[in-house]
Amino acid sequence: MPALRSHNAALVLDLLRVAGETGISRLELAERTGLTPQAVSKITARLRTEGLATEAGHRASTGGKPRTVLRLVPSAGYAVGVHLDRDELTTLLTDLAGTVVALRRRALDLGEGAGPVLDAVTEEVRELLAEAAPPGAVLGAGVAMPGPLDHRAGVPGRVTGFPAWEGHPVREELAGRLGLPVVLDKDTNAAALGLALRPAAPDSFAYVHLGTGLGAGLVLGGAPLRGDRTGAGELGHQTVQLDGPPCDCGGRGCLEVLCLAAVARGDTAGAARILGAGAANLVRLLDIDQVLLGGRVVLAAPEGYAAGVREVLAGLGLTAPVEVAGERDAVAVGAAWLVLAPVFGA
Amino acid sequence: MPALRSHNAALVLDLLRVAGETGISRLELAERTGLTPQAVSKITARLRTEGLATEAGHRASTGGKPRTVLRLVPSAGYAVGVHLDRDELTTLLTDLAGTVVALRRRALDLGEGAGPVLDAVTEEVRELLAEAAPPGAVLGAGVAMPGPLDHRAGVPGRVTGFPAWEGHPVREELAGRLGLPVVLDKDTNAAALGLALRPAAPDSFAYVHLGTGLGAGLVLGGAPLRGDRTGAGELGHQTVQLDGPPCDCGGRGCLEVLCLAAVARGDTAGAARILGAGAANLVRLLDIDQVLLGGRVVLAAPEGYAAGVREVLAGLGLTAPVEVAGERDAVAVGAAWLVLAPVFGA
DNA sequence: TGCACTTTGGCAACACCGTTGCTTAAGTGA
DNA sequence: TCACTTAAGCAACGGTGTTGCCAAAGTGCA
Repeated sequence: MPALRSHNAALVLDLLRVAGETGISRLELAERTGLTPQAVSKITARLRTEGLATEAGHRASTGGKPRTVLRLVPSAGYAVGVHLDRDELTTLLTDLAGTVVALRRRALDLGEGAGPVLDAVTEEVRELLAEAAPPGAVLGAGVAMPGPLDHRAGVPGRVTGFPAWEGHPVREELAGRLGLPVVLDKDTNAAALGLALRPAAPDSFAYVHLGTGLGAGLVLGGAPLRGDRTGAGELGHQTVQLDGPPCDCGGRGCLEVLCLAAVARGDTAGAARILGAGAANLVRLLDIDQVLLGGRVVLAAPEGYAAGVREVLAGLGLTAPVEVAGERDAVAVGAAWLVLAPVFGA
Repeated sequence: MPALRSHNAALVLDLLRVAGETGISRLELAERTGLTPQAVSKITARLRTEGLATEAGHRASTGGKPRTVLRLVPSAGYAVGVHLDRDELTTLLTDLAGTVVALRRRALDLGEGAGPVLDAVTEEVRELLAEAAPPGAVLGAGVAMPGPLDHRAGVPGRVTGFPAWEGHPVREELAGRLGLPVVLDKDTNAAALGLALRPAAPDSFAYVHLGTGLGAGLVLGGAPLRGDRTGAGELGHQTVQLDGPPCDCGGRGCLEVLCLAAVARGDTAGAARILGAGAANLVRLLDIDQVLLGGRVVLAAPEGYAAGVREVLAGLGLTAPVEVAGERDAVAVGAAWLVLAPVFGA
């Protein structure tokens, strides 16, 4: 039964989150959740005594008592987001609404191995909390890094180019050092989660990340797809040229190799066309609603890539919109959402 | 609250289904569901009075009162499965356990259009029920046909080669004619659903169907992935050769075109290699546990295709097992599961 | 200004579900 | 035969959302 209670509470809380500063009335909550107004009254009363929700003004009357507007209290909880990139460490603090309230960035060499890097992470997070820590509860820390890794165990696999990380109990060690719950996930999954939780996000989409490598975060039916070994989203080694050049992975004609080769020779249009073919494969295979592009290479020429990918999709009669959505800190913000999402039942 | 009740009842019922003729005791049900033994007693008592479950002997004692074995009563409900193939109509009746109790088959030309074909379906189903109809309740009819189509509305789209079907309200019309609830889905989705509900089925797998065309049914986290427009699984038009031969779909180097070309020239090994590349893309992108092959072309040389696909996966270091699993009536049985699955919460 | 009407939201009693504490049933083993 | 073990049912309970009723807070017309 507590499962039911927390489920409905999370449902209400999520609607409050999506409503944002506009707020939402009890009756609207009842309509959206399918609960009776009275049940919503009870649930919101509990949320208010817990400090998670608050009343904030009234709507205009429609001939009777005006509706009371309820809003989420963003300062009721905070989360740390950590992005371990190959050459950079981003650490930030967000409130319950996902708004960034503090951010730190420093250079980093992931190749130094787990020990020194986790020292740096611990130091950064401690300073972040010391400098911006609200008195309220910090719910935990989300950590995003390049895959492969095991999301459930919180342990990296053989990270490409950085074998020293394999098998290191990152989640456990950081949780001990920080005294906080820690969640570990792939960088692309974190980014996709953050994008999936934006208000009005489509139900299903792919976040395609073109940076040092090529990967994707897949969101299907509102939830990120991880797969049993957290391996889902390996877009880089999709074969798109059966007799193409060989790749370190053992295959031929891998999307990543072809795409990065075009980037290397300065052929943005060519790279976009190849990326578009990969995106089209995704749209067709998974019947998704949208393609979101991100990553350093894309951000260097956002319109070029968006237009190129759009053109390929249009040529195949696919109508899924293509947008550039990966802001610079998208992964770190998504990492914080790894901690926040469970609060809202996501 | 009724939602909770039926959810837990479905949970128990599904465990009874998977336990099959072996049966399962109340305490095992309690362990597997996380409910207390007392709650399981109440739920199973209800199921027994409803005729869905029955006591069937006892286990050996382990020093105390022996456990009572409970079993699903397969004859408590029946479902009709209809497979509308391009040139053949298969109609069958299964009990609650999915066991086929009657089957009819006849030639058919899907190109004749919805009217004559639905006449034939109505006739076949009526005769099937007249000949094998148990007095008990027939829960409904599941209908599987080539895509694209809209699962929710129960309406086909522009079926390749048979434009006359587009927009015809198949589900509604058949429901009216048969006086039964009707569910419509793509052939590959139906087959995948049937395979997903087998005891000991992997959590995530792809059913790859090579017949008149090439398609796939994707099962992720135990549930079939349909996508918002029931378009998921469009494996045939994945680009695997960027500069390959053009396809009617507007693309180049589509998997279906290349694979069927190899089949046409009698090159089974080549077709299997190409199919393997497509399967490898699936395994990597979705991190699935297994690849199941089916369809007429595969069934004509099952070991050849299985071995060829296995070889490609092994060469890429992928360990997902490859099996041939699509028996001749897999789609029709899966169609019946479209009706049965909701009973078991699937 | 007064009063009827509409709409919102809380209070109390209720029904339903799973849980807890205890009892009965049905075996084993010395 | 009797102590012990394990399974399953009975009764009382706590917690959830629901229903019926009433108070609060507006609008709009006479």
